Amino acid sequence: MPDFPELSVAELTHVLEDFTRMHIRLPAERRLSFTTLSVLHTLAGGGPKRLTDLAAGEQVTQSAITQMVTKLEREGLVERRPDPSDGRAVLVRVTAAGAAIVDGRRSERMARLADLAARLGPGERAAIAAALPALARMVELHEGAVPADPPSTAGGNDDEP
Amino acid sequence: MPDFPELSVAELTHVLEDFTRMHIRLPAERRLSFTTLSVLHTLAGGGPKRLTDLAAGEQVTQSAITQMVTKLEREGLVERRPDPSDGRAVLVRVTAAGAAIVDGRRSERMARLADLAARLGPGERAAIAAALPALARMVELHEGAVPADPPSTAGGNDDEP
DNA sequence: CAAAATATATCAGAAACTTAATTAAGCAAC
DNA sequence: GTTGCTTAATTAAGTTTCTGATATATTTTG
Repeated sequence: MPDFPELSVAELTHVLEDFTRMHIRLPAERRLSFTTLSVLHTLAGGGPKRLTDLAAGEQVTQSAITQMVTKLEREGLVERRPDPSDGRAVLVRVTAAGAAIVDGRRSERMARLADLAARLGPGERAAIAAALPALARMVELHEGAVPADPPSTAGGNDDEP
Repeated sequence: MPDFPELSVAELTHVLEDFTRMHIRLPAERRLSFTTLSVLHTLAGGGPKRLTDLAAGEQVTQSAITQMVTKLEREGLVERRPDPSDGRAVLVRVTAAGAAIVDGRRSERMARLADLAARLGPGERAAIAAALPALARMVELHEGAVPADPPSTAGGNDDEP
């Protein structure tokens, strides 16, 4: 089983799973399905995307994405635009209203985490802060991006989603 | 905006959101829906639970849970048992086959995380390891302060593995 | 330029979820 | 002990969301 002298991967996995469950079950304010929220989040965070890319990312069929986007467009949460570089393709982007929903959910998560962090000691908070750059780099590695520099400063993208 | 001298809650939220998305969209080995997998995970991690508790946790209706459990029972992944402390209630528990599915998914997550961790420096891995206890404590704090409606019975099982 | 591949759309049917109504068991007070 | 209120689960019917198969338009390839 995979482990390192410094780090128990099993423990890391377990903690992350717990946070995952904690993050998923929050408000279902508007009547939006889980997949729908995930698409909005993807678009808000990564900019306009093609339907096929969304389908691959969400692991549903392209047909499901077409129908979902049609519905979201009717509700004013996303827009369809022709892709200038490919006449067959369509680019989907979030509207301000769609982004507001994503931001609202993030605010609730932040408020929750802040509440929990407030009940930790300063040393515990510092330990978490010290791990953030490394955790962020794991995410980057997963997405295929190449950050080049190891830790460096954690600052940078604070409006990314 | 919630923040601490030692820790940026915004950054923590962002990193955890990314891991959440990374964890959710994994294998779809057997034809099980996301909610179904989440229920299996809950049962495997927290022991037998009532249908109402499952419904509250997954944020779906009680009716949806009844139907899902019926289907899972037919497939041999969970079992229904009468609750000895309450004649109205039913306790649902995972079978070995159900637990195997959860374990399989966890193994895949661990393998993924191990692969990513292997590409970090030792210092980065150590930083993550140092933060695990504090992160685990946040999860515990969250689970301690959950429900608005207190449980009816004194003998309920509410412990964490 | 024809043939193959790609990107989206459409439609019928299956799956998952919701609302509403039903049955059964506990709880409280008289 | 029985009357009435509440809670737990099921059932039934209807709605939303997804899949599978097929169609159409636009690259890309040979």
